[in-house]
Amino acid sequence: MGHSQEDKRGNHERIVSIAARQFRERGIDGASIADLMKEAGLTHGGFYKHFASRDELVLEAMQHAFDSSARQQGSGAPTGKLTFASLVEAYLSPRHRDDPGTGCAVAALASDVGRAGRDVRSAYTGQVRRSIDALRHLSGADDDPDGRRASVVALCVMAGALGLARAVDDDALSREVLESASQFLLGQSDEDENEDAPRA
Amino acid sequence: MGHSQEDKRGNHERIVSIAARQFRERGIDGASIADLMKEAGLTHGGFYKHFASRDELVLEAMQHAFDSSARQQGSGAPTGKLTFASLVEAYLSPRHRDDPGTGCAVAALASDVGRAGRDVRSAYTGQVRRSIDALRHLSGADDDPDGRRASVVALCVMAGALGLARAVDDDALSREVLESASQFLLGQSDEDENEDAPRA
DNA sequence: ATTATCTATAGATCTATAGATAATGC
DNA sequence: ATTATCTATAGATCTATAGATAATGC
Repeated sequence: MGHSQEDKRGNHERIVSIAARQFRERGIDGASIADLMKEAGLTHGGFYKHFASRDELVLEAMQHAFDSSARQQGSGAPTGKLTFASLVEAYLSPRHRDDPGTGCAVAALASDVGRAGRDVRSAYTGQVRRSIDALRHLSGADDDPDGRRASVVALCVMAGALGLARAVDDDALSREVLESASQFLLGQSDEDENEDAPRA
Repeated sequence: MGHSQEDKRGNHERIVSIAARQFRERGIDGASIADLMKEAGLTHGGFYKHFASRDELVLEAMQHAFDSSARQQGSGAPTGKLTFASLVEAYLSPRHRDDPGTGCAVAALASDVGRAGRDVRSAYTGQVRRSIDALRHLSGADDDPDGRRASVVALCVMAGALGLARAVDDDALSREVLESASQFLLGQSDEDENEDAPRA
């Protein structure tokens, strides 16, 4: 058991990081402090020396999730450059669908935030604004007068498709949702790039 | 305190109806049996003579919510005929946004269902299929080969926009989300029908 | 001496069950 | 006699706090 101030900073960061994942996976109310602390290798009693309340952790964890989304996108695609197409493809991939813990917090927490308190909703709203702006910029519609509206619609499609694909209990339907949304956003131009077996 | 079998049927139905509303408002885990029974005018102990388990209620309540959505749409718009446009306008209205308890359960429960058990996910999946079919039929795209995909996208836009509009803590942005989605789905043809004051 | 963490526990829920009570319905 | 509901409670969480323990850091 370490006790230095440096250890404390590390522990604090680890708790926030674990919370950011568990809130996305289990819902804001579904993750418990005891579980979080256990996974961080600590006991639940120590929690309140790191955070004044559970709500304070929720805010920090949400911010952490938003920041790491921005960082992921900042680092771009494997090749180094992030395009609208590469973002949409990654966002609407089965990989993202199956890993909500490290994925988009806007989609994962939408309905939880709708029932949450003032501060949480305010922080979430900021991220929605940033997401709309990022989509508009990426799609090269900064000058298009209809670009703003198209970006709002794109965010709705992306978050809606991800939510439905995660809820649905049939892999074929779930993939159809992801692919329909993807084809719509990419202008029907990506055909069957992700098929396991090329046809004919 | 009534004890007849007819009373029991009435109580059962009332519990399910209240649950259908509370699950949509508070989330599947957010509503408690004691609260439900209290609102039904009963004590919590009697719950298990109506349902074998909480999960059984969740299933019945979800089915009830799906049925009442279908009934609302079956009865159509005020004039009696339901069109794609009237459905979209009602769905993406501030009224629907502000009343999740009587609204679309597909949108309200998506993220809860993603974390739920087999039976709940299976029932939800059925309703997603029916919703896609209904949208395709209403939009008159039964014969259009791309109609299926368009209907899937429409459902994503509707559920996604509703979820984001409910989460966001700024009425202007929330309305922009609803209106952008609505204008997209209605082909930019509805201008400012819902404005409080006509311009100029 | 200070402080980061741990142990123990209070107080509030929540699901579920057992047994009592008071109606129904043969 | 049967049964729909109520009272009471067991057992499992969960948030939050108080006080003990064992390090750090002057």
